[in-house]
Amino acid sequence: MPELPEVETIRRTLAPHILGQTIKKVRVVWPGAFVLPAKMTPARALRGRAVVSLNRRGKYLLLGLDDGSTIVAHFRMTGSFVFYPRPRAGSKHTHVIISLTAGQLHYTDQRKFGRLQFVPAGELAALACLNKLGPEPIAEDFDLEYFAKKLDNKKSAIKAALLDQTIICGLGNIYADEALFRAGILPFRPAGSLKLSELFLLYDAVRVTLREGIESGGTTFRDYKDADGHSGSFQNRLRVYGRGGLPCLNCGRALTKIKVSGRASVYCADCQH
DNA sequence: CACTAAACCTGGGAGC
DNA sequence: TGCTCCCAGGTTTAGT
Repeated sequence: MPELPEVETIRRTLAPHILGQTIKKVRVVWPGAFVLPAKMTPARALRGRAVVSLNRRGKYLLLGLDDGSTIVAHFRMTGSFVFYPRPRAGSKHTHVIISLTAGQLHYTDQRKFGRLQFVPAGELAALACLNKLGPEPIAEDFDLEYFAKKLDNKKSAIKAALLDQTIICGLGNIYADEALFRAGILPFRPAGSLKLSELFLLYDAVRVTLREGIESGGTTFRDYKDADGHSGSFQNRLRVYGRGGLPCLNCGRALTKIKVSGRASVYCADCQH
């Protein structure tokens, strides 16, 4: 499930393949995957455009084109970009094929939750889904003071706050559980109940966990692959996610699995307080 | 305003 | 073997 480290890995592996290339042809196999303004067609929007930038914001991937327009991609659960040096037929779940000067970019998504949205020049700044996002957790603009202020007096669970993209962006269920374990904090604690010392542990844990995720090339739990089709390795370093009932790697006690604000959450009842 | 639930999808696994 | 049911999860939208 692409969270910040997975999207960042896709960005890094995709960039050398597509930057500077020109879009020659667009084939939309499943129209639901490609969102664009009425009266536009994918071909009219993209054909002849060069890819000039590739950026990430939270879990969004932004492909900048040479006329100022942008393709805003969100992979949700199973979406992915894969680059092929030579043209080839799509698989069962390939929804969009973008042919470049050299090679092809395939957008695939088994669950069909993800979207590629074409945003015309000048309209990116008004895009609600991007404007609502909180700061990047691994960047300088995410500091402890901001974090404390956002959680102050909050009665909802700290896990829910970590998943709230308007507070900080990029965390999903996997890295939220891992960060809480690293910080030694129970997922269902009211966010406003954390002491400053605990907030610092969590702030640090979020940043370290995400950085380790990126270093590992992301987490391949089911089907995530980078743009070259390679798996990540952070699944080998997971300490709680997907390990409900298994022994805690720190103390040996069986890990507990519960629902916190509707999301599966795994924690150690001895190591997290 | 704050929080919850449903909706969007498909495939894998469990249980019968 | 085959059927049914549940679960996984990010975000938006609708409802309490």
